[in-house]
Amino acid sequence: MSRQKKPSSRPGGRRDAGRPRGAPIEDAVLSRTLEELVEHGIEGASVERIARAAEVNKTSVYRRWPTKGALVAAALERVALELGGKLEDQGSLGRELEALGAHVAALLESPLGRSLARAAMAESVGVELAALALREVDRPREAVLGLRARAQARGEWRDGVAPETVLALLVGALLHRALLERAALTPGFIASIVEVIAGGLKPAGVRSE
Amino acid sequence: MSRQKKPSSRPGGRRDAGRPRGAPIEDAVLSRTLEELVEHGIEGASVERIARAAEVNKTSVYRRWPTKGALVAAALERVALELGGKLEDQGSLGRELEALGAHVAALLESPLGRSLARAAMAESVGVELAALALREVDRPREAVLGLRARAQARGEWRDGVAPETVLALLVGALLHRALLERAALTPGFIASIVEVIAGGLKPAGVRSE
DNA sequence: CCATCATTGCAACTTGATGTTGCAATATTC
DNA sequence: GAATATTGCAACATCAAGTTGCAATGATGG
Repeated sequence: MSRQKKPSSRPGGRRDAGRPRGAPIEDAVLSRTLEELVEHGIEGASVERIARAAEVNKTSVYRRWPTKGALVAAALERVALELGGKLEDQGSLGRELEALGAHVAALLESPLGRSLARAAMAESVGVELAALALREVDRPREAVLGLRARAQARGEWRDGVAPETVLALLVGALLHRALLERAALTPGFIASIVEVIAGGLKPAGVRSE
Repeated sequence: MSRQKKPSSRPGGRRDAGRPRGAPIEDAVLSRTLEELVEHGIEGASVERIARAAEVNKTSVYRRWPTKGALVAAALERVALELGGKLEDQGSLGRELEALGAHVAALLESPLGRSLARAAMAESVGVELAALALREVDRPREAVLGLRARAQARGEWRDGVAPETVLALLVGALLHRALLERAALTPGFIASIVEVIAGGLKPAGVRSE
């Protein structure tokens, strides 16, 4: 997905001659692109500025990545926002949801995470780019599965509630607060939404607090 | 907030002379701007295209609204997305939340509503514009207050849960589904999130289903 | 060592968008 | 009918995306 000017198979000639593409350029440009994303967001990012800052000619950038979207996508591909993937057993569904919520909140309050979340929801970005951003923002998806298994074992997860529903509620509420209302994701807020979600998940009759 | 070249008080001269600004132009441009927003989103909107379609010179547009942001803001100001504001008493909290959710879902599935929601969360738009879009998207805020009063009277709303929390959960989950996952807001989905929220709101011990 | 060949930098260019400016034509009010 | 403000028009500046041709550079294979 990177190179495009294929050396191709020249009929009668040397196969591996010529100057190879510089890996340093690739690195410099992509990492600078990430900084640009953080600073200016995905719409405000400028290829020329990226090239200048990476001390590379604009042409060399365009030779590798044909459009700004492709460049941004390539930069995002190497991001792996670590989500402390392994949410451990916290003893109760409420505590686990709160830990997960805190992780997502931290992500949404970081410049890169916020930028990614907006990118995933923007309209102008291509579908592939949106999918890429979504992959990062929605990383907790995996975590929820383990969480549900433990909650079911504890009798804290009523039958018939899909994990996606819980994810939408938890992440959605954080998105609403962070991006729409532009308010801070305080521990108090996280606790209040988790309280409602955990309460709504409990099977009828089982009430512990 | 519209006119800017004030006729001012000329010392010795007529006060109200000259050609007045044409209201038809204002109307044509603003309504065309809304269509442009629906078609191209807030970033992709082009002032030149708007002017052409409204059969008005670009200059005349810029004379009234100094920037694209101001133009879009002015267009949004005259929008009043009616939310069937008066959600009636539906007999139970669950049914009321479902009705409210259905309203918001319909809004989020309409082109203009979707465009507004994205605008409210975008980064590049000015603060004033974001606030304007938020005002429309978050219109259910008022409805939730009446809803809570009735739910409290029915004993379906546990003490200490803020209406904002419920709004964030409900609207947030819909945003997550519609904009992030880009999936349809089916009645089934709405029912599933409402079920969890309503369950989580009930006071301990009160379980009806 | 050296010819080959791709990569690189450089400069100029096209296109489309925002926003500005000067001017002549027009419409309106006094 | 004179004064005055708006309008259309055309030209302009600026900036970002993306393209193209060319000369210089550097790796590689022989």
